[in-house]
Amino acid sequence: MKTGFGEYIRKLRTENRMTLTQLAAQLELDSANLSKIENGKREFDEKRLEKLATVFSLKLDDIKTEFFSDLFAKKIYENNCSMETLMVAEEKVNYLKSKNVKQGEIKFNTNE
Amino acid sequence: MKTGFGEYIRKLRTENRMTLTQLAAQLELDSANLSKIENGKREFDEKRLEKLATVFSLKLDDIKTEFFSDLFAKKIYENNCSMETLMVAEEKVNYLKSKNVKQGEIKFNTNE
DNA sequence: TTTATATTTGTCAAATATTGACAAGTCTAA
DNA sequence: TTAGACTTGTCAATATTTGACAAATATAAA
Repeated sequence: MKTGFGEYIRKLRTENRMTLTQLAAQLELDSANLSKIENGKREFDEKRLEKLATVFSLKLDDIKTEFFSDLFAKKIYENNCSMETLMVAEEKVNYLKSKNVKQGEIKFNTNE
Repeated sequence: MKTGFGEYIRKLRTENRMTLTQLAAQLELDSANLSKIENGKREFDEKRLEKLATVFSLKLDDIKTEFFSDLFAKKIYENNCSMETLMVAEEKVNYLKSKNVKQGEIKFNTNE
């Protein structure tokens, strides 16, 4: 298994036989910086997730899953959080979804 | 249910009958800024989690769970991530734990 | 009402963090 | 060697966060 979004990108890139320079160009960043990203020395910018999906013809959803799960895992590991944190997070997401409008739906102003 | 670390702090504060000024002093911040935090207009600084635990005699672990679960839930909600993200994150944490040293343990240099 | 205290909001400069860019280095394969 | 791929260090430009203060608005007691 691989954690680390950098490793994920590197895998995609090498599988597709691209150089750092080639991929960096498509992502509109410096190849030196892409190198750092792949080696975990810089963060990949959230704003480029779409471009990444496009370059490799992947579903944005899958890339987001990879990206954010990584982010969360790292935080939990670094801060020595209990695994419960993830369960509680799940509850909270469900709460947010029920409380607020789901995309496209009309919001009735239900009490609070 | 409440998401929002701000609401959580406010609950603690009011239950303990403290004013913004009193709590802010203990947390070493401006009461105006604490107000913003409680109202979700600023983020609570991770570095103050310990102080918060101390003030209310709570277990730091519980506060961290609250804090990070909130953070994750918000990100997932805002970015419309799939719920799978949390499952994947869990796997990754387990991977990180097995791969790296758990606190205090000796690390054997197992393969890769 | 007036007064005192609590809370909220706006703003801004200082402190921090992130990013883009470039130079110079290593590594590898021909 | 040379060329291309990759890595590393640095630094200014940008962006974000923070601390601080003033001013506005509650809230509640006298």
